[in-house]
Amino acid sequence: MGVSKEQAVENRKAIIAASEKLFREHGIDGVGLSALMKAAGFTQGGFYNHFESKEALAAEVVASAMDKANQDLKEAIAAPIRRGGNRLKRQVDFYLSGTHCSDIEQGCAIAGLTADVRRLGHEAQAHFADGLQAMFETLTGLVAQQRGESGATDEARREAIAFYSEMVGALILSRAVAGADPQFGEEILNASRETLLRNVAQRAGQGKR
Amino acid sequence: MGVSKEQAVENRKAIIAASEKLFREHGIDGVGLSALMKAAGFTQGGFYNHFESKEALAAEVVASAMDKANQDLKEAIAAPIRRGGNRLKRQVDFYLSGTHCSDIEQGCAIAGLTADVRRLGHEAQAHFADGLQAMFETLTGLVAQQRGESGATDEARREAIAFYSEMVGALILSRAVAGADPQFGEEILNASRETLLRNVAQRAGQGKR
DNA sequence: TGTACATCAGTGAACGCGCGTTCACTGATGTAC
DNA sequence: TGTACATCAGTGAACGCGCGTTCACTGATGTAC
Repeated sequence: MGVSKEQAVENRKAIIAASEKLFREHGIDGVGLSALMKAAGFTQGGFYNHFESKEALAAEVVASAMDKANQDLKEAIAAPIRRGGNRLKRQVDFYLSGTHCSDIEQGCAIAGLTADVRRLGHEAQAHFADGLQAMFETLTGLVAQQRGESGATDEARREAIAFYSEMVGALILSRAVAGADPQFGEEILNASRETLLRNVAQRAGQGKR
Repeated sequence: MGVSKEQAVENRKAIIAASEKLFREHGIDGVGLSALMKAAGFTQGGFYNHFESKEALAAEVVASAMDKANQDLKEAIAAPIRRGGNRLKRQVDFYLSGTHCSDIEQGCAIAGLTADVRRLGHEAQAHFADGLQAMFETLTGLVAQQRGESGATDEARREAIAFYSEMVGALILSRAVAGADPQFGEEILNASRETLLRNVAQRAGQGKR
């Protein structure tokens, strides 16, 4: 079979990427190594050439997912906005959209993994915590800016954390309910979106002028 | 061994109660029937005298947990408050306390089960959705009262849903992070609590006088 | 540059284990007469 | 009320199955000379 070193590195990434999707969809206990390797295009025996154990893979998946989430957030923020537009508003609109809600495989890593992380090893939990910290720092900057503050204040951080908690909570509840009652799922998204957007508008109003 | 009909009903309840705790702690895929039965004080063979399958048990566990959560909420609301106190405030203080956060087995059923529900059968999902609807109805009443409205308005319901989403989100994020970074876990609880309490105070202010 | 050999990613079969489920059996409970 | 029998909750061993993990093997890649 013989594979170049660069190819092997690519293959390793492919296993992590495939695992992330399947872990989010079925939970970490819900997929076997054989399914993970098959999804990445390999047979199961090769798994241990790349990872020490399933738990070690899970830790790497969490780290990779959090990195990607942070990168996505930064890119989203960097993207230009329409005159009079608002970056926090755009974030809410995207995050609490029906599209994002139904796209568990690709959507927000935090919402897709939070519940499982608690049952993983210490390494995975640490990666998750670090990633979430980075997320909050970025959001705090955004909130501070919206409030018209020059630097990140304690209050801006509090608001950023509360803001994100509500988005995650609404998304998770909506997803839990969407299977049995799709309309209810949408209602949850809409209720949180409206409340959050109102807060955003208040903040922009009080800060900017 | 021969057991009276009443005893058999009690035993069935014991299995559901033990399962709820273990499901919350380890996830539904994380505990086997043998462990569930043992925790309830039986051997595994008897399981199928009570339930058709593990999935059927899970559906009953969800239903039972949601019923209990609704009952608890109603009792909490019915309890007398100090002069000048506030029922929503008390709810926030309890829900986002460190005690509640670390008590996964006994604490809020919604936060403990939401993520797993998505991967369960239709029956379990339906029970969850129904239970959450009941929860929202009770909370909507509370919010409407706080706003000084006579009946439940659309706006009160929206606020109730957003309110609950934020509490659940904060609790889940806090728990995910508490293992690796307990201080961070507390910060998340505190940030959401302060934000929510400010909202509650605003509402009471605008409504009551 | 060409040849000989070590490396190691990938294969596919096999391992023991615990899972969800089934089953023959037990014996007190509950019912029929 | 007493006796004979059916019921069925509970036991504990067994079932096939898929899990995470191990292993002997392959053969192109990468290295030493």
